[in-house]
Amino acid sequence: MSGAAPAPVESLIGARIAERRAELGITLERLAAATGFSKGYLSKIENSRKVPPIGSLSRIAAALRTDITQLLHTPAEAGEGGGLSVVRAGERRPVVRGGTAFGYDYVSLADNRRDKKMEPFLFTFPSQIDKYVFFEHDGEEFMFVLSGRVEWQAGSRRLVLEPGDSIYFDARLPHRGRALDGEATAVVVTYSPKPAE
Amino acid sequence: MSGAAPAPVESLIGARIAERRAELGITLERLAAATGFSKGYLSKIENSRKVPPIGSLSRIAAALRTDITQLLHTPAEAGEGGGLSVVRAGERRPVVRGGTAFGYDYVSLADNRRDKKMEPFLFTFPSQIDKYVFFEHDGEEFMFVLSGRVEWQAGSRRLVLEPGDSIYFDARLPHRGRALDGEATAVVVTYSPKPAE
DNA sequence: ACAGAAAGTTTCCCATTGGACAATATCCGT
DNA sequence: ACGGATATTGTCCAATGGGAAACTTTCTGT
Repeated sequence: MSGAAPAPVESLIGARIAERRAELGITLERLAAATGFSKGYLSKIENSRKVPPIGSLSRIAAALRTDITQLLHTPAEAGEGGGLSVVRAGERRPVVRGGTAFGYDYVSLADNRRDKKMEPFLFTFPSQIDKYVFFEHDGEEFMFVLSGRVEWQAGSRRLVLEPGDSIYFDARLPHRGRALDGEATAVVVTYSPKPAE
Repeated sequence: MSGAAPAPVESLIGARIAERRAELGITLERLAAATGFSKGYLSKIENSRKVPPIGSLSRIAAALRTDITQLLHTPAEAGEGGGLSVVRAGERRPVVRGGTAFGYDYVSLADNRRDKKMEPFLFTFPSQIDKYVFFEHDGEEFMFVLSGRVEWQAGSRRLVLEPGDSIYFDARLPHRGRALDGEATAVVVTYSPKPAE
């Protein structure tokens, strides 16, 4: 054995850094100044010619105002979308994938558009969840409660949200929610660095 | 130079690995066999005497059946309120910058968190806009109408949105909106590749 | 089109570090 | 105490992190 499978993580780091730097719109030179590394070295890293050790990667992440884990995960995404997508209150399409399987009902609010950065849903929390599972995925999530009271748990924090309350959190925190009385609905928008694939 | 600001991440990796290995109840030798590293080296890593490069850490993570990010993540994963921000309906902070200047009122729904990918707002559309200006910025935007009827214009398209309607569009399209009768409110979430700086 | 500047890439090089190996130390049970 | 198992440490060589600067490419402006 020991075929020396090249670590898959390493090859993606560079791309992620480059992508993030592009997002911030800063040059290699500025990043070099911010991190203390030479621009030549940073260039090599972005092209996967060199792999920085943890500490250095951490410094780079800090300069890019990101978390180190963000740079280790997912590859790049590209593309762009033009246009505009409307979902009328009456024309919502229920999302099938696992939807009710977990005890949740949710419908996409922009399913007729692909390659978008955010994923908006309308969530309906049931009063009871038999399969008491947590969600846990990459990216970030925003939720705005429309109706009902939601008992929400993210990480170790548990709180009750009422209509009009909103919450923003790192989606890697295991999270779940249930309606406290009857039913509850919320607008949920997720951002995921990972494209749909 | 090189005052060697010790990266905070590095010192925790070893502890996390040791902790995880203890969880699995396996010996250094077994881990050595699984990863291909010498047990001596692994010992040094656990005692923060050495810091493995990304690829090696990845192999270790695989052998421990964990994700590499778990090993980097601080051991205090449970407990802290980090990564989560709640804004109660009664505690919204109005956003000052330009808010009413454009004839719009809006409040941030996650202002106590920085470096986030999405920017959620609660928008209030007035019945009349004297300065009939367009918004036009980078990124993408999602809007969910809560109350009232909104005449919305994006690019060349003009449409009327009612409560429960939602729209997703490229924010580079010049866009604007106004309430048709009385007032209208909407949840707006924007994604912008470039943070404010 | 051309010159100059700015952003990015590559070459060369050395100081640092990864990581194996063997020796030593610690912790059991009998 | 002894023997066996697991963990730590010193030594050392090969590998690599990472700088300096030359080089190339892309963006200006005129």
